[in-house]
Amino acid sequence: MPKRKSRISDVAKLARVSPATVSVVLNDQVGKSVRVSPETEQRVRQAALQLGYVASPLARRLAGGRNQILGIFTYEAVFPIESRNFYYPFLVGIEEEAQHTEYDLLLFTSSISPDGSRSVFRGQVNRLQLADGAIFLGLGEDKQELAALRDDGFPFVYIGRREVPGGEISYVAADYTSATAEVVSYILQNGHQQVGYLRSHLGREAHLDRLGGYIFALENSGLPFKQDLIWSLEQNEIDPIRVAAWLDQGITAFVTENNSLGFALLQSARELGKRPPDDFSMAVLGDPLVPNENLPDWTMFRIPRRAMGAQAVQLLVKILDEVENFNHAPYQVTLSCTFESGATVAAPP
Amino acid sequence: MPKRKSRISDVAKLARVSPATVSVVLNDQVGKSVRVSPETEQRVRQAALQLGYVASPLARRLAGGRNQILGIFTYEAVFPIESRNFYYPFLVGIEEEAQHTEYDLLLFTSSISPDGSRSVFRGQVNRLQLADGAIFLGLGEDKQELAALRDDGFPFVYIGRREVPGGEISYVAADYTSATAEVVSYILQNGHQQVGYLRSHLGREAHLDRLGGYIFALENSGLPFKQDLIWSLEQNEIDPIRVAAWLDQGITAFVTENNSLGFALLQSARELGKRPPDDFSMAVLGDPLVPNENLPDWTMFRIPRRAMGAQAVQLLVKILDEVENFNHAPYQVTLSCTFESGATVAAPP
DNA sequence: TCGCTTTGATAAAGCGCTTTATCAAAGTGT
DNA sequence: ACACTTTGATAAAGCGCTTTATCAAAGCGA
Repeated sequence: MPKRKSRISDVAKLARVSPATVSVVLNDQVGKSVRVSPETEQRVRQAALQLGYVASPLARRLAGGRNQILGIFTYEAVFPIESRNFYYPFLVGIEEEAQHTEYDLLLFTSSISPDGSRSVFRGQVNRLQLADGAIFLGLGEDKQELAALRDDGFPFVYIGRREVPGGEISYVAADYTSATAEVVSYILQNGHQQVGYLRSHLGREAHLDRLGGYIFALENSGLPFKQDLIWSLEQNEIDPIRVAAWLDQGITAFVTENNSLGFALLQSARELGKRPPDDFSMAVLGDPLVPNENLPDWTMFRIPRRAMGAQAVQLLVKILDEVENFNHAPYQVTLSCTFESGATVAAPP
Repeated sequence: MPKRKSRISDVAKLARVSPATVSVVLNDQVGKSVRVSPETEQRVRQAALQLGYVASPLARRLAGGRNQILGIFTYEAVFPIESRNFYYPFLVGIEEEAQHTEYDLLLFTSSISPDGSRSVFRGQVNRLQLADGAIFLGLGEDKQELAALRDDGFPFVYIGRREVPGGEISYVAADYTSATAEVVSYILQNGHQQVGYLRSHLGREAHLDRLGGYIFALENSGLPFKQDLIWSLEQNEIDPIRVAAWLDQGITAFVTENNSLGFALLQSARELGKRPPDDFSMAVLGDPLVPNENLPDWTMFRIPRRAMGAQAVQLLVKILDEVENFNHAPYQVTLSCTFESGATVAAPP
């Protein structure tokens, strides 16, 4: 026999005051626009405690209040195996940071459409509104949705740089540009002139940033940017023949957009009897999602995923505080990646 | 400048009907208790479409009564490194299953007390009430709290068997008893008579279950249960001297409560030049939290953690449905572990 | 003691929706 | 033409909370 959840009126009755007074006390609004004597306040708190009263988040939000809930919205399932490694480090950061705040975390798991993807506006309901604000992460976002959300004035932060039509949004990004520039500069300092750039087909912000860093580093060293040193390809498109051609072409160093491409390159080169750093140099623009022990000790940079998660929480909380004062501007935070010199870059052969 | 969202009254006005009619139409309730002519219905739908109207989930639920939120409460931080491996598999199951429901997941991260532990009742408010029901997991629970919660009629499910004073609670447990019995029986079938049992100091439900299975298997084979075959010790208390003593004592097989103890045993035995399954047999009562590739292929059983998470969600949802009909009884579900014969058990030397 | 300020608290109006009771108008049978 | 049913739709009462305007009582200076 479930005991009926207590409502504000129950507390009011027990404390012999009006619901309004209870609301004011429990929201620490005493003195703001309504005054309550210390004795009354005590009585109210006592009553609330005694009844185990907690305001309904629904009613509260409806009436314009806060819920102390941060939403987490991902465009794919958070935990399931395939993508777990992607989300996990961010989540760690988010949860760690959330513990230092007064907020709880709401994982939006119910907004899945039949095809397995998620949409904020799917169905008739925009559950997002349950939270005071939200952290978004993951690929496959719908930019229109994000724009609409922003225009609605809903506070949110994206983890990863995102540009959406019609204005800025808040995000926490990793500085891929600088990190890439650092890696490429390191390669150039080792005496390389022809640095091949192996990228995936995707044209997302994160990928463009890397390319920008590559170009920047070249220009900074007075080297020309040659379009024919850039290849968009998948892992399985890298084979020994191709690698041999690259080497013949005079390329002495490579950067790959991710670990998979790096492995493919390494593998194909090995079949040719070539190994870094003696026969050629290589570096990877990022670190693996799986902290893999038998990862080659290659030149690369680490993405501060955990810190990004933590930062997103901080940012969101800050925005939430500001929304209160009606000056909600988009913020963009960029965190540095850490360079690891590794052992796959040396002077050209 | 947030564009004002259209409300039900806007739609009503445009369609020249009352809000009530709009509600009925848009919820496909026409004919249930209210009648609306086809023409009017069309007008309403048209108007809603034209305004891009979406009902506020908040107001909707408020009028309806449910939050559609399942809480997840752990007695330690969910993500941080130390315990991540413990919670992760359960979380995977929970999230997967939650996606098939209309519920979102609320992670209680804010209830951390200064010492890092969590308590349901900490602070002034029982945030748990934000959720319609909750899933508990983790060690270190406060049984009094759980009992109080149950007595309050708050719907929850524990992952892992938990017995609390004053009555039953709902839980989803792994059948350690049967699994252990199966492992021990397997050992006995291989001809062993003296099976040492290495346990940790803890006296939790899960550990007692295992011990029960051990005893059951012995009795089932007509063997006596000898108290002096049981040792409560920590990993570092297992050394070659001790192991040698055990072997001298005539023990030909061991079961260890967990992987750590198993490794310690293996290690110490190796230092004596003894290896399973030739020199002695051994089995582990559970599987490692980290799916570790270089795990010895030992005899053991696997705990269906993911399934337990999923089951917990199902159970909670079921309970929630029943609460609606005022017959909320505790449920206890037990899932089987899967036996792996492995390669560390053979006939006694 | 009188008029004026301060203090302490409340009534009441939303927030946006659902649902039930109610009702006018139109239809039906005789 | 009358009593009665059916149809189509609405008014109004919540759901549980926040917030603003309002007010009685107490305090205060002269």
